[in-house]
Amino acid sequence: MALSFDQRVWRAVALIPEGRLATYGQIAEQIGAYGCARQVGWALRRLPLGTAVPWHRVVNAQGRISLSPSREGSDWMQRELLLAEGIPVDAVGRLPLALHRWQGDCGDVS
DNA sequence: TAGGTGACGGACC
DNA sequence: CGGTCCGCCACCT
Repeated sequence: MALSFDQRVWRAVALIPEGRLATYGQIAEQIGAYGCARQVGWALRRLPLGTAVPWHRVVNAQGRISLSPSREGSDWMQRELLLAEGIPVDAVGRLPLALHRWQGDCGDVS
């Protein structure tokens, strides 16, 4: 099959249940590319808006909405999408990542 | 081929 | 708790 890196990222992101959050590093680890969190961001960056991939559920490890200056108009959209899923977003763009972090299939890792 | 960059992460101050 | 620095690796020029 030889799926592209971005394709694998999109697939992993698509597995995130509604109301859950995942970090770029988590997705990277999920696809077997631990340490390549930035590459995950690129994959989402190349992701068109017309896809069914819940890219808005992916945030950085700081629990903040990270966006590229080129997409400065999408930050509000992601926030709205997260709020629609029941995830409160702080005024500074901070999210309760610890309370919504998607463990993939495990219960806890702390 | 080499260099620079980045939707990040973790450590440090 | 927040701002800053370095390191990470794939992609672009």
